[in-house]
Amino acid sequence: MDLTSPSLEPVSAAQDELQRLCLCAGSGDLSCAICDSFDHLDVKIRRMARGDLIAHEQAYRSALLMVRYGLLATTKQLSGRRRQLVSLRQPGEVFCSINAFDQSFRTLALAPSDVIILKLETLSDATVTDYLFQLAHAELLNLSSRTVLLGRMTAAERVLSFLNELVEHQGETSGDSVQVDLAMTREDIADYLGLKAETVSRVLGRVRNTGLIVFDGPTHFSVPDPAALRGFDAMAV
Amino acid sequence: MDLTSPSLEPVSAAQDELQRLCLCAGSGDLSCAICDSFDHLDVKIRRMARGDLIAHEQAYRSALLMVRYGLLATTKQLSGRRRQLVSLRQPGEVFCSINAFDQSFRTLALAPSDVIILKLETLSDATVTDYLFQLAHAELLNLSSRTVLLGRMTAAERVLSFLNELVEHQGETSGDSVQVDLAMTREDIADYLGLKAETVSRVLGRVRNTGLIVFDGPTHFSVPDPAALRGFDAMAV
DNA sequence: CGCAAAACTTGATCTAGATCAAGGCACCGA
DNA sequence: TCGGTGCCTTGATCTAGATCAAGTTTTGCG
Repeated sequence: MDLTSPSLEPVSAAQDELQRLCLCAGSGDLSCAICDSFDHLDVKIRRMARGDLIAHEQAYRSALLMVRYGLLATTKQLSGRRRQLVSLRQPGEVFCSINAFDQSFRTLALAPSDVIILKLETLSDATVTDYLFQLAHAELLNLSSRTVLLGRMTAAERVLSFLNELVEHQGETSGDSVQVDLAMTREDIADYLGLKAETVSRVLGRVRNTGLIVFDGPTHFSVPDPAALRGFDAMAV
Repeated sequence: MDLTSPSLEPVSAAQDELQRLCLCAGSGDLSCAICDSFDHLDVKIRRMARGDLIAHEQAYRSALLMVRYGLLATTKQLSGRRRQLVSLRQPGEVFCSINAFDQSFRTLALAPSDVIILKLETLSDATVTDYLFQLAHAELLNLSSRTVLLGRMTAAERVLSFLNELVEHQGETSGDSVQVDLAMTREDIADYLGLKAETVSRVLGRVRNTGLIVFDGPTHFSVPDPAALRGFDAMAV
């Protein structure tokens, strides 16, 4: 299948796929009550290349989106080539286009990605609105932490917080080593953390020197001791 | 009435007061459908001094809060006397304690304030849940803009954005001069904008020199031409 | 009114992180 | 396999805003 051009295609197996994803560990987000009502829903899968946008016309008010693999982000572009990534959408995460803020924000793929799109015809259904409220509430928690990070944390604290966010999303298995594939460039990370790519590179280098993370190519690393990383003091790097 | 010590007192007229506030211009936030069901609700008014907290035990999951006058903020305290104001709650604004993020955030009064508290026993009621969803969504919009401001804007841009936020909340009347009472210290403003008090003071001084705002004491100023302030380029200050 | 504490302003200096610059590495297509 | 185009790293320098340091104004209270 061609990865370089975006396509919006109905996929017969998508429904099963989504149901499967609902049950797998990484996606506890999607309530089973929702899954149970799939028969009534319009499900599509969209394959995206890096840079492809989720257009506002396509992502209807009444659509739930799930990242099957890859990485999306909701971003804001400012004057003078300044950019801020407001929310990262990692594999297994479900989000709703109405929580993607407003027309001045864009949701795009940072890496080749597959997104499952459920058009919800029946927004008035109590199960669905409850779920949307849960999603909005989770997003509020994310954004409030993000606000603190961007307003008051040092570069080292931001990068360590980001690394821990990645590790937590991987779902460490009982203190074992965790593999993380960060499918974004240093500049993407910088735009997420309110820094510059050079600063991200320098801080990552210093964290690497502590041995808390072990790089295996620039976009993949492992964390031998996730608890140690979590407890690590940013002042020491 | 004593302003220096907080008290939580049932006020017979609070219900009427809130209804009145619902209808007045500055508080279009609170839907009239909610107001119509006041008979079933438990309404109290709380007078707060600067620094008083809205305790998590008091602000039940099922409570709506409205600032009658004064100024509240939801804040996060970090190590080393660092603080971030995440959300400002201005007069007329309604918010819900479940949108005040989590236990690690505190909502407190930045100035002597009156807060009207509605305990909602019937969270399952569709009108109420719809309204809570609207509040959560409005908060998401606020926080996403805040993220961009903190991540990528210069000090001048942050302060101008803040001034415009204040003016907008006052609700300018057809391009006329707007009076703004900022019931917060320079340090509060700094903690809201991710800056230091000295920087806020310097930038406000420079904005004052342009004539776009006219100070009448450190906590009160007027904006002769709100449109000019809105259109003003931060590079010029 | 008068004093003390808090808040504000303004200047001088410092620094974390940005910017500028130059190689090095890795992935991709021919 | 080879070349090229993005990335990534690392060093040198610069700067916006922080920090340090006085004064000054405002506020609140006896």
